[in-house]
Amino acid sequence: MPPSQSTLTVQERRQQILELIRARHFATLDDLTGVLGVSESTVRRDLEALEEEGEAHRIHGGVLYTGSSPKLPHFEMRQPMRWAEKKAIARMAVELIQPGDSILLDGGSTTYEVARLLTGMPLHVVTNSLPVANLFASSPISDLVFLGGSICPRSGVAQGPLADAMIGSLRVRKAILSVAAVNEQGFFNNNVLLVGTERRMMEAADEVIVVADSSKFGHCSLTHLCPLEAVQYVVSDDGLTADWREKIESAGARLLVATVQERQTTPPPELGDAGSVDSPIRTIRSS
Amino acid sequence: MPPSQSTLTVQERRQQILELIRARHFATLDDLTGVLGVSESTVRRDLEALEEEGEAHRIHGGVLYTGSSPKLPHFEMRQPMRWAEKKAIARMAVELIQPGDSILLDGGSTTYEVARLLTGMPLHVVTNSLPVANLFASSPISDLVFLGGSICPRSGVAQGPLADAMIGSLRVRKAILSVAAVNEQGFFNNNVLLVGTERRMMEAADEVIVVADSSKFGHCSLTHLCPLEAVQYVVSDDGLTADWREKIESAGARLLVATVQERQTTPPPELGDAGSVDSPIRTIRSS
DNA sequence: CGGGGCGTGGAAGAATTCGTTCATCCGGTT
DNA sequence: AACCGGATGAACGAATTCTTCCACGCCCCG
Repeated sequence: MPPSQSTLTVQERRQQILELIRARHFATLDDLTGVLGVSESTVRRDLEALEEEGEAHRIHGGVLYTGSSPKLPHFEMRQPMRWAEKKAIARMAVELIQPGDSILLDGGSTTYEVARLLTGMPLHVVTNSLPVANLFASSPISDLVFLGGSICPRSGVAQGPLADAMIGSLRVRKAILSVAAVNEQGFFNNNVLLVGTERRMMEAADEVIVVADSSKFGHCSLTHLCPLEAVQYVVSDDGLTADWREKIESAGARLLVATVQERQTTPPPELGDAGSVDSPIRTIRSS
Repeated sequence: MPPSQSTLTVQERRQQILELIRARHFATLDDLTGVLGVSESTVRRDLEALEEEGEAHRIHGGVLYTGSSPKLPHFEMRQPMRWAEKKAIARMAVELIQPGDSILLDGGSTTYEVARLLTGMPLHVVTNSLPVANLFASSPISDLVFLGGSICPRSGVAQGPLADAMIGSLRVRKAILSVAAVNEQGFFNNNVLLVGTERRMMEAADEVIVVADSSKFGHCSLTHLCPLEAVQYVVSDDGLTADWREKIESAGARLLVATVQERQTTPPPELGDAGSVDSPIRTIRSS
């Protein structure tokens, strides 16, 4: 019986497994073989690899999710791939943040990865993203201010005039924004309301940091957010062409390029990084 | 070997199991036998009972949590008991809500139970509770407005001047509030900032509904919220004395008393009620 | 005082799952 | 064209878990 999906690389399949168990917190082997259309052995191997990366936790009977975004039900995830890039970008972006900073975190999957790495650092966090807020809500070490407003059901982001009004009374050191596209005219996002809120965010921050993986460059999206000159830092990955690197820097922004090391398949040389930030579920087997 | 706990009734032990798997999302049988100090058979029976009530989901190797508050990491839960009361109250309170209503939901465990039952109904929801917002964020059928502000790390509710300001521009049909205590002087809560926000909530609503289990009556708490006359509906359980019933009604409020039926031990006559509202994790075993 | 219900603990057989091994297929390389 | 590494699917024994059954202690009630 051919697999239901036409052709799926190993990494794509494992990403799909992650999406599934992230949404449901748990899945049996039967569930996964049924959805993916591959044999039990293959799923078993995938889970073994995912566990080694710290993203999943195998138990007798299935898998639990322990990786990023431990309890957000469903992210927008327009492109489930590019995960290694997003993580690498996030690792580089957190270098710009010092303990005690007041920061503003936008919604978006890349920004979410940044937020994950920032949990545990003493910060004053402002965000309009419900998933990000969930990350910091439990932490007694950092203040959290949520920018209220209408919540977009797909992305879990607050936007609209209520959010805009609330930003007006706030002031932060650094704003970290994610965008849908970048081209010569500047940065773009695909939500009109969101762009309005993001403009207020930029006004409220001393420094604006844009995180965008290299695939975002050279395209446009629904709504223009701001010109290239309006941001102070751009963080991307090493897939960015030299052409674009020059364009960004000539626009006056500091460019940080993250090297994507982990190739998703090889056992990462420094694992445990992802797991050390939050405390994943750990089963204590006495016996 | 005697059990580590001095003496523990069946219900208390099962409650403890629920607390454990609610916090961790999953536990193996070994975990539970180790913590509870009882034999594997007993835990197995407990899990069987809990699954029948819809609170847990057994899998090969352990248990998953599927009951209330599916993914809020840690509620305040000042009193883990009174769960049956809270659920009964919630079932009664939702009778006051019609599809299409605009409602305002406070934080608190009882209010959270109300929110759980309301998921799936077309509503305009306004809340300052992060856990409640998470319930509605995914639903495309209902609008969600989150009242931003400083998030209290213990309870996950937004409060303070930012939240107060945001309520000012909103108007809802019904506000559902939970309180910490009720006595002749009125309603009380134990958080000064929160009380301020809740007063604004009451002003923004046409009708105010207070949910409070019977143990809350006759005591006081840190901060006075409002007199008895300021609310239109009070929902409590049948543990409420006739004395208090009269006091509430003579103050001009409509009193709704929920009968606590499920005694936590007997298999409930109408199970599946809790599970039919939202879609719990359901493992499809093809075989 | 004896019986019945309830909760508990343990054991044996049945069922499921896991880890390992092996054969096959595909794409890139020499 | 031949080779080789990676990925896949299948099968088998081993390990774990589940279900069922039974005996014991406790408490209430007749």
